[in-house]
Amino acid sequence: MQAGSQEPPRPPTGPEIADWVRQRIRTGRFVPGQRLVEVDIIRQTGASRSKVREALKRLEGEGLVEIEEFRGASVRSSTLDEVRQIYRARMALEGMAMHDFTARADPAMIARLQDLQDQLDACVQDRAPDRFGRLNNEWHRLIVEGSGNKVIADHLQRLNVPIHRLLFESFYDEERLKTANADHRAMLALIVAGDADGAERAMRAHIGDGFETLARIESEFYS
Amino acid sequence: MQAGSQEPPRPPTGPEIADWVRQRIRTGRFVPGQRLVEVDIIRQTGASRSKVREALKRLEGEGLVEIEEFRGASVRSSTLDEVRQIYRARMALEGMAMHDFTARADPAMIARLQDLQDQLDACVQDRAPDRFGRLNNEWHRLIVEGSGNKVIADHLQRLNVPIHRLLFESFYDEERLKTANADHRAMLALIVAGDADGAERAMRAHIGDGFETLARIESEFYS
DNA sequence: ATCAACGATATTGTCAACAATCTCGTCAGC
DNA sequence: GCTGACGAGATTGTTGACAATATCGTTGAT
Repeated sequence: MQAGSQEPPRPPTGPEIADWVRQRIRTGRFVPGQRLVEVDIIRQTGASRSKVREALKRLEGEGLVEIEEFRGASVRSSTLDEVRQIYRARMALEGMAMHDFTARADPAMIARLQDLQDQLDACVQDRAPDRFGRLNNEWHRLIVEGSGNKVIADHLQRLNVPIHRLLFESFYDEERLKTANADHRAMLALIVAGDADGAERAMRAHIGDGFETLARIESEFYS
Repeated sequence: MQAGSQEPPRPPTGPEIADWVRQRIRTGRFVPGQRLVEVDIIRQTGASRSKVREALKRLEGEGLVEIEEFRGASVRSSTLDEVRQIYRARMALEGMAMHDFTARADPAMIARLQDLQDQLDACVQDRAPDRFGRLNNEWHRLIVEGSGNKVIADHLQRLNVPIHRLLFESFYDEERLKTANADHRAMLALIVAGDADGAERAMRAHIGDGFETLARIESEFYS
């Protein structure tokens, strides 16, 4: 047997713990307001306390958790207005990413996008909102990564964490599912045509509509 | 004598140390590549090691410093291409901020902007690029804060730190100084006219031009 | 003179013990 | 029953000692 197939339980590093927590916040395993007790995280990850504390501080810097003196960390909750602000920032940054993507897109990228688009179409046919949500995320990521702007990609990733759950929510509305997919198709056409400004406008409108739908669906959850 | 007039030398907190370092990076007191030795910062700030380490980790999360294992923290240096990406992100976010500002601006805000504009004009007359740079920063901050979007304001603040010095550099070119001021005047007119889309376009062009000038001036500093 | 090996010193990484504060159940008094 | 004081336990904050690694001058061989 190859040495190393039996993973030695190396204690996780600070950033790894941050990822661990981040993912649980994204997926709703940790909900807004929930307290994050150091000992619990230590037990579940096998990390040392220093590392856990480091990770929590890091997440505080990202605005994901709140730390009160002697009261510890808890998952920060967003108001509807803050979600709106996040969407506004997404419109700006993803719009710009789309602009640059369109200006740079080569046939290989477009082919990947086309492939993804076919799968998205299939999801609409099959009424598979969950799968659509995952592929939709991949679609957006492809645009952002393909824009060649790592700074924008990084800031967008941070913006997306607190609203990760919401990014799936709206696709359970079938009307929205169809509209969103039509948006994607239209954007693909604009990319192929090399219309960077048009593609940017379309992306901004697409994200703006996403928020409108969301605000209708979720308004009851916020004060 | 009032108690407290003699400040008790309370040891600085983590975020305060981060600010301290951040400012020195901004103002060029710490230059890219320079190593940040924990003991030195302890001596200069009076903080404990834990706090200093916390602050450095925080700054690493912001992308301002680089931490290598057992080698410590050093000020991260940006390539010209990364500066370009930052400017691209600024165009997107400040453009959006300008859009929202124009849509929300009330007479009081416009009056403050007008006042700032007069001072900027005076700087152009007096050929005071340094003062112009400071007021220019204030002008941009007024727009961003006035947009009512704290998320965008926060991300812009982070984007600006690594390029803080550069934000002043281009105004020593007199041609650029005049152009930038004319841009400001034109934007003010668009704000007053309530043309949000036009103001946004103007802001993006303004920032884009700023980078062009910069790239010409500074290209020698980058590989 | 050049270079590699070595070792003293400097610097960072980790951990565990202790201190400070909060939380929450309990109970006396009304 | 209600309220507020009290205290044990839980949780977080801080510090200092020690381990691991890097840095840099020295030395000796070629």
